[in-house]
Amino acid sequence: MSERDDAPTAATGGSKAPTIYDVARAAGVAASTVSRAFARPGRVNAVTAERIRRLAAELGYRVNPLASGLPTGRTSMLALVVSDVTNPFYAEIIRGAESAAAEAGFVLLLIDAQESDRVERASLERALPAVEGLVLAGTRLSDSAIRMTAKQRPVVVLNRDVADVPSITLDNPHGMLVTAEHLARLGHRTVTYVAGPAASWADGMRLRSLREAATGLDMRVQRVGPFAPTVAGGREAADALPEDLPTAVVAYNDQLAIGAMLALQARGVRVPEDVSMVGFDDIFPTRIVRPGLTTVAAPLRAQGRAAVDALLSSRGNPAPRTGKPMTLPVKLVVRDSTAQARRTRRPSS
Amino acid sequence: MSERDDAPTAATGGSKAPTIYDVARAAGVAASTVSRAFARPGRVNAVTAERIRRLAAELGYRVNPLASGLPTGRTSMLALVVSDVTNPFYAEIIRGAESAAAEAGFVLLLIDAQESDRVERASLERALPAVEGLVLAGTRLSDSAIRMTAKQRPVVVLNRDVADVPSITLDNPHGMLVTAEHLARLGHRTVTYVAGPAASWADGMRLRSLREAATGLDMRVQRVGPFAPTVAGGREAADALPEDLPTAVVAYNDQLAIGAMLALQARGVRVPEDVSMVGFDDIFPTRIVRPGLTTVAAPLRAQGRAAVDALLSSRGNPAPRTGKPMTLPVKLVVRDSTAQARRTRRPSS
DNA sequence: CTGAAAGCGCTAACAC
DNA sequence: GTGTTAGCGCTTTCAG
Repeated sequence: MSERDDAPTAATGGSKAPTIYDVARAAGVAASTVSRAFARPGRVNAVTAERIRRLAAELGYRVNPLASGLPTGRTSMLALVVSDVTNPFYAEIIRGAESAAAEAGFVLLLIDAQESDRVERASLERALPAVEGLVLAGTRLSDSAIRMTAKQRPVVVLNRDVADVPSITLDNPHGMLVTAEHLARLGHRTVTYVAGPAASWADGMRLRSLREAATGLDMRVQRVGPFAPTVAGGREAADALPEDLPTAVVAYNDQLAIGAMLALQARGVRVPEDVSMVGFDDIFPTRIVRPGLTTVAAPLRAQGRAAVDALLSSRGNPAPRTGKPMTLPVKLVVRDSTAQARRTRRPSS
Repeated sequence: MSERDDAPTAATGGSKAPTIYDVARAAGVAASTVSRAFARPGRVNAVTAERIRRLAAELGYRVNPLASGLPTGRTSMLALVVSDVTNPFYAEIIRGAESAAAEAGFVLLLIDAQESDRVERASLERALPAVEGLVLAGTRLSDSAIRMTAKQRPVVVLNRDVADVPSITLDNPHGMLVTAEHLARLGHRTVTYVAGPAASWADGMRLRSLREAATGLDMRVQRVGPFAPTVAGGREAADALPEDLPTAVVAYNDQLAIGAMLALQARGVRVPEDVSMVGFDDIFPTRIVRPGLTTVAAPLRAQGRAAVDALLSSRGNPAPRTGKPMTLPVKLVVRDSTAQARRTRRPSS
C-alpha cells in the first residue's frame, strides 16, 4: 500500500510520461505482457492483467498512439476535410463524424480547405501519413486526385459521386420531387432554381432532379447562377432574378435561399406572398430567419456518422466494397416561406 | 531522364509509401543524409540536398510525422477542444486556429466535448500524448484539471482565466461599458442581463462589468438566468423576464439574445420599439435575424489564431511566460435591435 | 559534410 | 501464458 503513495498519480506531471517499460518494471513482467494486457486482454492471465492495469493507472500510463501506430499502422486517427468550417452546413457533419470517431476510440483531424486547393492539398499531404482513413465532406479535389488519395488510405466522399470511391449522398431526386410537388400544389407554374457552385456535383443533381420532377407536374423551371453557396451569394442571386419575379424560388442550399430572401425583402418584396422560397439542408439558421424557411432537410449529423462508420468498418476488410453510393433520405420541412402562388403578373401569352 | 519515367510519381499508389530508406538508396546516400536534407538543409551539401529532394518528390516520399515524432516529440499536431462544434461561436475560432496551425505546418485535432465531461476527458486522454500543445476554447474541465493538463503539454485557455495557465480573453469590461453607454444614451434606465451558464467565467465577468458600468451611468441592472447559451436557452429566458418587461435586455451571448428576441416577437412584443436587445460575440446569425442584432463584436478568428500562435511560440521557450492573460479588444456593433427607450410603464415609484 | 549506430515507445512473431 | 527479439520510419549523437 505504501508504494501507492509516492507513485505519481495520473497527471502529477513534471517528469516524462511513463512508458510501457515503467509499467513492466513496476509489475515485474515483460513489456510485451503489458502491451498484451491492453491490446489483447484475453491472451494474458486475468489476474496479472488486472494488476498491470491497476499499476498503469497509478503511474498515469497511457499508450502512446504514435508509438503504437508506427509498427502497426493503426494510428486511431481519421481526417475530415471540409471546404469551410465556418459554414454551418458542416457543423452537423463534423459533430456526427467526431462523435462516431470518439466512440470508436478515434481522434479526428480537421482539415479546413478554406475554399483553396493549395491549402487543402498541403494539409492533406501532411495528414495523410498519419491517418487510417479520411472523410471528404467538402473538397475541391478533382475526381482523379480523390481516387489517388483513395489508393493510399480508405476514403469516403460525401455528397459527390466519384467512380470507384465509396460515397454517401443525399436523396436529391426525392428532395426535389417533393419540393416540386409542394410548389405545384400551391399553384406555382414556374420556378427559378438558384444554382450553387458550378463544379458541384450536388448542384447539377438538384437542378436535373428539379427539372425532371417539374416536367411531370407541368411546371417550368429556369435557372440563375452559379453562385457561391453562401448568404452573400444569395444576395447576389436576388439581383440576378428576372425583373418579372418568379412566384417560386428553389435554391441550391439554405444559405443561398436565405441571402436571396433577405435581399428580396430589403427591396420590398414579400416572402411568401410575392415569392415563395425553398432551401436545402435545413441548417440551423433556417429556423431563426423570418419567415422560417421551407427546406429539404438532410440528415447531416447522420451523414457524418455514417461516413466514419463506413471507414471504420472498411478497416481490415480486403474488398473496399465500392458498390453503389449509399444514399440518405431527405424530407421536406414546410415552414412559412412558401405559400399559394400569387396570380402571375405576366400575361398568359 | 529515363529513370524518371518509371519512378512512381506522387500518388501512383498501390505499393507501400516510400520511406526515407528508399530515397536514400535512390540517391546513393545514407538515410541520415536524407533526413538532414529535409530537416536541416544547411547542414548538407547544397547540390546533394537538391538531388535528394528531387528524388524524394519523384518517389512521392513524404516524411511520416508519426515516425519523426517518436524520437523527437515533435508531432506537428495541436489539439483544439470546443464544447460544442455545432455552436457558430466556435466556427470562427476553429477557422482561425486551423489556418494558423496549417500555416505553421501543423495539423489540428478537433475535440468536441459535446457538452459532456466524460466525452471530453476521454478524448483529451487519447489526444494528449500525440499533440504538442492544446487550445481549450470551450471546456468543462475544472481549473485544477486544466492545470494538470498544462503540466503535460503547453495549453492556452480561451475566455477563461485559470491561474498559472496562459489564457486569451476578450475585453469584457470594455464591451459591457460601451453597451451600457449606448443604452444609457438611448434613455434606458434599467436593463436586464440574461445570464449564460452558471459556471462560466465569462458570464460572471460580463455581469459584473455591466453592473459596474451601469452604476456609473445611474442605470439599474437586474439578472435572470442562468440559461444554456443557445437559442433555445434564449427562448426560455424570454419567459423568465419580468411581466413588466424591461426596456432593454443584454444577453450573455448572441444566441441567447436571438432566442429571447424570437420568443418575445412571437408573443407580439416589438424589438426594438418595446424592448431593445444586445448580444455578445457577433456570430453570423446576428446578421440574418430581424431586426439585425446590436452586439459586442469579438475578434473570434483572431482569438483562435492568437491561441495557436501562443502555443507555437512557447515551444522551446523554457519559461512558459505565464504572465497576465492576453486580452483582445471588442467593439459595439449597433444594428437595429436597439432604440430609444419606450416610456417606462411602471409608475416611477 | 556524411556515414554508422543507437534508440524513441510499442507490437509482433517466435520460442519457451 | 510469458519472455525475447526484431523491427516500424525517423532523428541524432558520434566518428570520420
